[in-house]
Amino acid sequence: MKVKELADAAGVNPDTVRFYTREGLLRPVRNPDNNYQHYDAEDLRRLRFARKSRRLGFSLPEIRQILERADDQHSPCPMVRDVFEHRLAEVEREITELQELRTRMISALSAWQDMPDGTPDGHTICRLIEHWDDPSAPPCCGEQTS
Amino acid sequence: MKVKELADAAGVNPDTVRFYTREGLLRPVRNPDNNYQHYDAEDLRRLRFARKSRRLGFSLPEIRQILERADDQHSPCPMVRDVFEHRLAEVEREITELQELRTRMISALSAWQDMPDGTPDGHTICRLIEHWDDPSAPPCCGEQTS
DNA sequence: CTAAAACCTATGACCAACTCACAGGTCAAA
DNA sequence: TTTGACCTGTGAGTTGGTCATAGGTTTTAG
Ligand SMILES: [Zn+2]
Ligand SMILES: [Zn+2]
Ligand SMILES: [Zn+2]
Ligand SMILES: [Zn+2]
Repeated sequence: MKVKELADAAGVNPDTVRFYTREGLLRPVRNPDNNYQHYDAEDLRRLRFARKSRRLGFSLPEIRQILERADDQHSPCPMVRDVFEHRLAEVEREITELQELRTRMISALSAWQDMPDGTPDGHTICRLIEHWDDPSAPPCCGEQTS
Repeated sequence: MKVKELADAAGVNPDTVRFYTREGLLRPVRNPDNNYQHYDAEDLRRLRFARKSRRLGFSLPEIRQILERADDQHSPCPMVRDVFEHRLAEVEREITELQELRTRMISALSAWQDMPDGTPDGHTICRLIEHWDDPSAPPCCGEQTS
């Protein structure tokens, strides 16, 4: 298979195939006549495996490690389980962060409901933002929450 | 104020001050004697404004636009409200995506509960991943969900 | 007075996972 | 034979900083 054939077979961009090849996830054989890369069914399996792993949240270095372990006839399963649990925790942390951002945004929006638009006077840039109380920021000059 | 003084006053990295300066968010005056940048209280206000805006989800180009509008004595408020609503929608889309990823991961974890670790045999890389049914992937070779 | 510490400058690389543009070589069908 | 589709490698762009490097300046301490 040539690059585009492999890419079409896996439903990815040909540039992704070239990128994964540079990253060492695929191992084509080069045709010395025309300098083309030649991929086989094994590469298609590796590519599909890599895409499936990406959808599960694995990074490219992690996928490369898994493939290398499998190439060495060692079971990647324990590593897969371990990495995966860490990734799940990280995803949940990202979700929490984004939900906190969403909470900040919604509280800002509701506070802005009744505020009129202002014209900058050299003292203020935008009251909407400057007068917004960031719940996650430390208190500053003389402002007390109690 | 010099770079580090401004950075300390705003609680950011001095490199962030230099970066924001290159990006046009801060406008220091250069001392021709030693080539140092000199920031004033206005720059501190702009820097604090930028940081607050970042915590609200604004991008640097958006913040620059807001500052430029304010410099022109035009009210940035309508733009702020508009950009903000789009950003909120985007954040909610990102949350949904991450929650879907989390769902995929948890369903994979529970499916892996009873699966034994396997050794690669040249036909399989890692059964955990390869035999995982991606709910968001289109059906492939002969696999039927019904 | 001098030497070291702490600061300043600009430039460029780095992160993640691709995607795209470019310039030049190869191969198929018309 | 001339298109057109494909291949090659390289380098830039994405986002918001952070860090490294090399060299110049200012402050502080001895
Ligand atoms: Zn496995
Ligand atoms: Zn205050
Ligand atoms: Zn405003
Ligand atoms: Zn199948």
